[in-house]
Amino acid sequence: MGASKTELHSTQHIRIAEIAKVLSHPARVAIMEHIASQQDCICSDLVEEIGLSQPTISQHLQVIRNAGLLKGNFEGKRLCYCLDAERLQEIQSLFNNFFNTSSANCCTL
Amino acid sequence: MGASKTELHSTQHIRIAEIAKVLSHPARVAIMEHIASQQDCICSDLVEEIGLSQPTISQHLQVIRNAGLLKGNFEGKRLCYCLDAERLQEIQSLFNNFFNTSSANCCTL
DNA sequence: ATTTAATATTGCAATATTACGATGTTAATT
DNA sequence: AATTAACATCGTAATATTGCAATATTAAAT
Repeated sequence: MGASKTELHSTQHIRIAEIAKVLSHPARVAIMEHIASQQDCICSDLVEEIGLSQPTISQHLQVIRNAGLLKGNFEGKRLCYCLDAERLQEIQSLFNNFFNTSSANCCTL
Repeated sequence: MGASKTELHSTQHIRIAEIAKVLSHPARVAIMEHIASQQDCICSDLVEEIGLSQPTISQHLQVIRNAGLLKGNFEGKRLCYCLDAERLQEIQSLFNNFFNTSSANCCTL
């Protein structure tokens, strides 16, 4: 098969998995950190910064964008990328919630 | 290619990506939550609980285990799975750290 | 209007993931 | 010792991901 059986899973679990998938590649983690570190929000140096080709970076950016984690102006010659702080906070809560409920009843092995 | 170019990335980013990959499938999120919810730590009902076949569940469990998130007795007729609470806490810090540094300097678009 | 710089899209190859049937392994039970 | 219950492993098919060269698009600069 290869495709995951999404109909089996809760929307909550699917949501966590979707976000985790964005973070499941070191290039995307690096891209997100780098965008966040830029005060002026001009991110045309990502290719040099990360070391992957321009199409590959563009592809990773789209994954981040599709998950709703990017804000900014996507048209024209120059981009102005920013992380969506609100979304980030939502996600952080989602993950913390998961970690807290998951570590709660752990047995004492 | 298809294989990620791990030599380009920092160990920190690779570590985050590794853990995120574990959480990037809803079945694994569900499995982890279910294991955590079991006080007695007997988890032979995962197949019925999740709705995937026994080999598939076993495969997902191995992914979780390989990331160092499972503790317990893996031999014999019956298993005794537990989430490794210490590791979970480590991971939670790792993620929170990432989120905090990433949302810090976000521009005001 | 051309050129140029920055990014997106397309097409494709290499590899990884997901899923399950069939089969192997292990230890308790009979 | 044979059976059984609970997992693991193997093999394999379907699909997804990763990466880049080539090409297209876009808007500013000339």
